[in-house]
Amino acid sequence: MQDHEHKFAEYLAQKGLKLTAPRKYILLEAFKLHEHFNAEELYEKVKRVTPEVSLATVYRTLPLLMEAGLVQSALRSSGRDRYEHIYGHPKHIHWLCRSCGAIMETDLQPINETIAAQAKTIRFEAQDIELNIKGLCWKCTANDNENQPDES
Amino acid sequence: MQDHEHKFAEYLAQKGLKLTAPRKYILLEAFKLHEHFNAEELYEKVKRVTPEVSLATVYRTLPLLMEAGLVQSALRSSGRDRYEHIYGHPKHIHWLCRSCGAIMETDLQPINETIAAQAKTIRFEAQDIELNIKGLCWKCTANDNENQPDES
DNA sequence: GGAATATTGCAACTGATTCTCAATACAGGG
DNA sequence: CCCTGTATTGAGAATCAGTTGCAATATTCC
Repeated sequence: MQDHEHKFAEYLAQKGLKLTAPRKYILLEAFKLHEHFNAEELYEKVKRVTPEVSLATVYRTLPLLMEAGLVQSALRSSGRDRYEHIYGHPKHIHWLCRSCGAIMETDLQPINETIAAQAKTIRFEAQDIELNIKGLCWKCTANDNENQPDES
Repeated sequence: MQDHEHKFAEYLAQKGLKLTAPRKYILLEAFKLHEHFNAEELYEKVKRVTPEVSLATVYRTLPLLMEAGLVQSALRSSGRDRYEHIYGHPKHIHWLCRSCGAIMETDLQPINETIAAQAKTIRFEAQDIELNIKGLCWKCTANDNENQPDES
């Protein structure tokens, strides 16, 4: 059993919940997805393995995965909540281009210390850090400059 | 005319849009609200001043205020998009307590440099920085440690 | 003041997420 | 292994935030 499966099983047991086949498959597929995904996308993946699983169950399982610390919510996009699995992955900064919709990631490590210091000051126990930056990627900046001769 | 009114008027003119009464009131009320708000809450405020304004118009105006750089989206909460006015206000980090729902704010300044450096590296033009941290505030940390006899 | 055009309120609509409920699967004890 | 009490499920209905079409209205600029 993989590490994340074990952690999920543990979490469920501790909560008095059951480790069912649908939940196993949803966890598995979530960890196969190596980009961000929304509920529907995860559902499509799971359906390929076990077609009888319903979208409702995916929606019901996602919060469990989050509480178990296996998945975290990511940059919401086009009206849909998005997620990413995080167990064992370092956190990162998300850069969303408002023009082309591209999402880039960089290391969050450099600011962790600063955040930890502030957390200490206000006595906050940080569990989840989400740093999203919206703007223009270099490609779209280039395009903008061409079409917009004057900026002042 | 206040500074933010002026900036909004300027933005609209530049876009060939009209400065209407509903838009003025929505802007005004948004700047009176000194916490985060969602569309419905802003609508309620506006309605007290001009009852004939519709919720749809609030929804239609919010994106304009964001594009004008007067309002920015904040921590989404209970399925609703939330906003805060920002014109002239320094950006800040949001700390959301998962237990009691309290939202605290701290200065974003200390990490700005780091972000600017990364932005430069990936050649990204940052317009909007959103740093949200979820966890437990000091009150709830205390509660969790002391009285947690029957949570199962 | 008048024309051209943007905007509005209203209600109907959309699409994501949640809920209801009867049927089913799981965990633990026998 | 089978039984029992409970948690869970699938399917579809329901909900709810946010959007849109449209005819009436307001604004801008001349």
